[in-house]
Order: sequence, then C-alpha cells, then structure tokens
Amino acid sequence: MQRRPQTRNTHQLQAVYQAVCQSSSHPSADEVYWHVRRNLPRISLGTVYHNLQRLVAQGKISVVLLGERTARYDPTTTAHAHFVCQQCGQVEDVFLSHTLLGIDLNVLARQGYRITAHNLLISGLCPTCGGRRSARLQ
Amino acid sequence: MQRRPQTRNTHQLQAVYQAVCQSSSHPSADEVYWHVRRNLPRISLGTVYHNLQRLVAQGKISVVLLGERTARYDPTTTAHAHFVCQQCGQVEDVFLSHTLLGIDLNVLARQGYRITAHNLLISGLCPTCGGRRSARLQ
DNA sequence: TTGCTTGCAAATTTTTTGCAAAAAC
DNA sequence: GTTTTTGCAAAAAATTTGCAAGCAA
Repeated sequence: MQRRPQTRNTHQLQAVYQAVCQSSSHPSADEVYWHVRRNLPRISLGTVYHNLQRLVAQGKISVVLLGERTARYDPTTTAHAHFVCQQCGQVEDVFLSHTLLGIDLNVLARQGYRITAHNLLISGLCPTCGGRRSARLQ
Repeated sequence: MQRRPQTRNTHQLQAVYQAVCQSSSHPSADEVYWHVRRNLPRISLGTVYHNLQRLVAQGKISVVLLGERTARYDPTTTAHAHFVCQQCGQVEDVFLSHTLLGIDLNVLARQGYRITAHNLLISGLCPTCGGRRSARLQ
C-alpha cells in the first residue's frame, strides 16, 4: 500500500521548485512559467502545471486560493494564514497562534469530524495602503 | 457620493436569490442556473452570473471559494467558516467562536493592518465518511 | 532499454463581455 | 419613454488532456 514516488528529477521540476521558493509573492502558475523560461526557454506552460501538481502532491509546496480565479503556490507548507491587501493586492504570510484556532477545531473533532487541513484568508488594507489611518473608511 | 441602487426587481433576480436561499449545498453558478431553469426555462447562464454578482454587491448573499475552480454562493452572510469533506465533497457551515480568532486578528490590527474580512476553510472527513473511525488514515 | 516526462496544441471549464431586443419603473 | 436587464453568442482566462518524441534511471 506504499505510494510509488515516480518522480524523476528533471531540470524542469527543479526549476519550477526553485522559482516558487525564490519568489516571495506567492506566484501563479503563469508567473512561475515566465520566471522559469529565463533559464529554460523551451519549457511549456503544461509542464509547469504538471510539475507544480507534482510538488504539491509531494508536500514540497502548497497551493493557496486567495479569492481569485487563479491558484497561487507557496513554498511554506506549515500551517499559516494569508493576508491579501485589497488595494495593492500584495499577499503576506501571517503566522497566528494556532492554539487558539485549535481549540475551536477540537470542538469539530469531538463531533466526529476528522480535520486534515485548514486555510485562513484575511482581507483588508496593509499598513502602506493606509490600514491604520483609514480605519473609518468603511 | 451616494450609490444609486439601480436594481430592478426582475423575475430572474428573484429566482436566482431564492435558488441560493433554498439550497443547502452552497450551489455553484451552474447549479443555480439549472435550478432556476425549472421555473424560467429561457433564463441564460449569463443572466444568472449577472444577478449573482448583483446580490453579492447588495450584501444579500456571499461568495465563497472552497479550493475548487468554481465559485460557490452562500445565503449566510454573517461570518462563519466552511467545512469541506474530501470524500463526499459536502460543504457545511461551521460557526466557531470568533472571539478566539478575533484575539489573533487584533495582533494584526496593532501592527497597522485594517482587517475587513476573513474566510476560514476547513478540510477533512465528515462523520458519515468515516471521520472518527479512520483517524489514523494518514 | 523502459516508461516517466516534455512540448505542443487542442480541448475543457468557468466566467466575462458585447449587443440588440425585452422588460421594468 | 428611458434605462436597466435579458438572452444569445462569442471571447477570455485558467487549467487539463492527448500524444509522439525526449530524456532520466
């Protein structure tokens, strides 16, 4: 019942992985594609998608959905939340104390649910875009 | 600076709203479309999308993204989390004590962020699909 | 050599857009 | 009567799939 790794260490796979790791902006598949093309000009977008899926399946990267239609990829696989600024669109990792959230998730577990993952998306204005000052913006 | 409501109360708008409210499964636009078609056979999918956007803009329904490519619509607009069963795909509303989460969000606010919304998505196995029993499933 | 992986292109899926006709107010 | 809304179809955006050729092991 053991999963075959079935992963060949191709140049394309390495390049896709490094592109996600080097980016600090939670890149989309297309952004990874254009980044990788600088070193591997013949890589195709389909290959990028394939390798991103492979890396997600291996647990090396994670995929996050931030309220857009496009999936974004994240080299950080430990549990954390994401903040998206509604003005500049920037995405930031947020590390909250998950003990607090864990208390609530335990309530679900006691009801018979098995929790395997959770994603928290926070929207608002970052400090640069006027978060503090325009607190009454609505 | 006041926003014109500019909303005409058409049959299509009412039908779309009722379809979302009557469904307990967080329907996608396409599911709303097929439901509404039973009463309004000539409605188009584009009209369904238009009216869903209108209802979201009015705050009558909310849109949730649950890790799929398709957006889902929710008649519950108060803050709550969503549980998605990885096996049967069922979506359930989860009402956690947001005071706990609020404590952590206050940390962000103190750093200059302005929080306007947050979405929490929880994945796992529901009790029916073996949540409690297969706790060691991986 | 074996068969996973690539590149290319076409197909799919989901959502948006343009526009004339219909409906609401 | 005027302006929004509809229905239809085409376009756009994002991702998946099929397949012959290439490459890793």
